[in-house]
Amino acid sequence: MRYSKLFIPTLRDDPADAEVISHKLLLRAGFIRRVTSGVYDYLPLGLRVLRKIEAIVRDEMNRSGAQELLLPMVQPAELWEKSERMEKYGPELLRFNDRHGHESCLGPTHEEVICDLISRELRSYKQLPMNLYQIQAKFRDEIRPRFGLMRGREFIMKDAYSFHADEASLNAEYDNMFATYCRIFERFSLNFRPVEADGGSIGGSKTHEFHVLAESGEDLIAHCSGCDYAANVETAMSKRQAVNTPSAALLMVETPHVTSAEDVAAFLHADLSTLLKTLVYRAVGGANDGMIIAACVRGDDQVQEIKLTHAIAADSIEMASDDEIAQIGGITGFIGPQKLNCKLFLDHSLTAACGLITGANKANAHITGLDVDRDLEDIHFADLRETRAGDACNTCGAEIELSRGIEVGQVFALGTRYTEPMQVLFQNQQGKRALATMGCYGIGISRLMAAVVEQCNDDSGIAWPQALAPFSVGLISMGKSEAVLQTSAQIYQALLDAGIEVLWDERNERPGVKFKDAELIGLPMQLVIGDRGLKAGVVEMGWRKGGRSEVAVGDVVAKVIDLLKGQLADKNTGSIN
RNA sequence: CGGGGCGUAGCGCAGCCUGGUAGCGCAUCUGGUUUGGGACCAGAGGGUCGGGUGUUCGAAUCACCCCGCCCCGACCA
Repeated sequence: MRYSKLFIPTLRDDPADAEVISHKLLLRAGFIRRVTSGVYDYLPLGLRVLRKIEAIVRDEMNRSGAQELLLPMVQPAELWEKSERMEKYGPELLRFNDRHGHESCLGPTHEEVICDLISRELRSYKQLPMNLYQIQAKFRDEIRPRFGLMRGREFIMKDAYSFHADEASLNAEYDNMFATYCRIFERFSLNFRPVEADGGSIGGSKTHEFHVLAESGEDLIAHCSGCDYAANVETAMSKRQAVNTPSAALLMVETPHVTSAEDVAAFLHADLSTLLKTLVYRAVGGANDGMIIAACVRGDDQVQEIKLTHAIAADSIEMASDDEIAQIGGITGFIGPQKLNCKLFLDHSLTAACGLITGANKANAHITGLDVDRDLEDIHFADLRETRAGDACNTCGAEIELSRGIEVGQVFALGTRYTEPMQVLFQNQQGKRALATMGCYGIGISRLMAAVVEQCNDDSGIAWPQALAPFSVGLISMGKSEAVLQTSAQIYQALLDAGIEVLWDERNERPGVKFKDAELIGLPMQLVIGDRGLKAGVVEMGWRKGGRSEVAVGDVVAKVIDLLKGQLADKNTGSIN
């Protein structure tokens, strides 16, 4: 491609409304443009990268035995009624009526559609297992789209759905997909980590998320420094080192206007971890909708709300209002677990704890000497605390570390969560009707593009890994002498003939402009053809990640072919730099 | 939805407080010079100042309403 013919609207300044590096660079380098909140145009360069990501994903999915198909974006409401997600999915599901008044929605995910398809076509166990996938635009009316491609409302996703005759088959495919995902992210040269995760609203029992490690990540993941345990903090488990205080008599102490755990500890000259913190929540959805409950953790711990949500079997939870707290006999700022008129949940770390400081359920007062076994009744223990850096690993005891991650993929063993309501049945070997089990596996294609940029950039711009670069080579003609133009044209044509994607910058621009643009858009290899080099019979070869050398004009094409083929071969065998 | 911020040329911004000719840098177009790290000279084009209503002789500027965008929280690929 000739640069002068390519639509690359680069920007010299960072756009004011971009915050994270990938958003800024993708806009500046002319890969994307915003249409409206969370919705983007993919310009030619952006599309080229997107297609490369898709190609790798497709290649590995096909290799894993999955088959590609394409499902509709517009889905009838009936299917969502049938799976009982019409209500449950909430306002994130964009609904609309067609001219006949028929209610439809834009697909945020495709369990319903695929189950509907399979339920009509599946007859025999002999057709199973089966893994079908598609790469397609999804629409989720996100509460808060942000960070450019990182969290859009419309985004490109690879979603796969597998169907099985039994649990063992599902587990085998789960492992197969897990391995496939590892291969995919390795081919992207990404620093990533698979982690144990929460099922979220999709439901299901077993699930892992794949996170690209990056400061701008929206998720916190806990991982062990000693073994390969890694989990999203939403579910991560660990041991904590608590200060053990001796048992003591209950005593009420005055704490005027001292409310936060930190302030109480300071006021009473106590260690934060000797406090028992009580938070009051209201269950939303589920069998216990509206129920008020109290959750206790140590003063230096935080309640992990996802864990609490599971502990009380709710769809979600919200902090209780001051009025709701008063109704159960508490006072905001001075809540304690004693004599609260609601269900009481304590974190495991409080098992048999004594000598604790806690709220007195009385204004301006706290209690010291609380003994969990002695002073509290009818308590439920659960894992409620959020794992912190420095905790001990449950498996090996080594130190837990926390990192930020961008979730680029997730694998679920769904079981019969969808196949049951959608009636995905088949005839088993015994001739009986049986329910299929199901797994689903997603990869955020467009989000991956942002995640890669988050990891591959420097002050000059993007530095694409070879496998994803929109062009492998940037051919820069320096000056406009006949010799430069002719040599450039020859090399350009020879590279094209060799099947190498090359962007020839033949614009009548000064060298600085060409270099800056080449670095901004992040092409991995640069070939500079100028009068200075031609006099010595050489072309300059530079790498985006650093390093320059000179190659004889006559050898350039062969050399480039050799280097690029070598790099691509490396990627395919999984040996990643 | 709650909290914070913003909206003036394609991009980045000033002007607003204290009402009176709409400005700067970059980009763009024309001509010329220049060509190994975002050139220079001369000239030119480009604006319903997010929208509406009001106050006023007069509104980018003041008031009210609406819309949009960004950031922090709940959602998730």
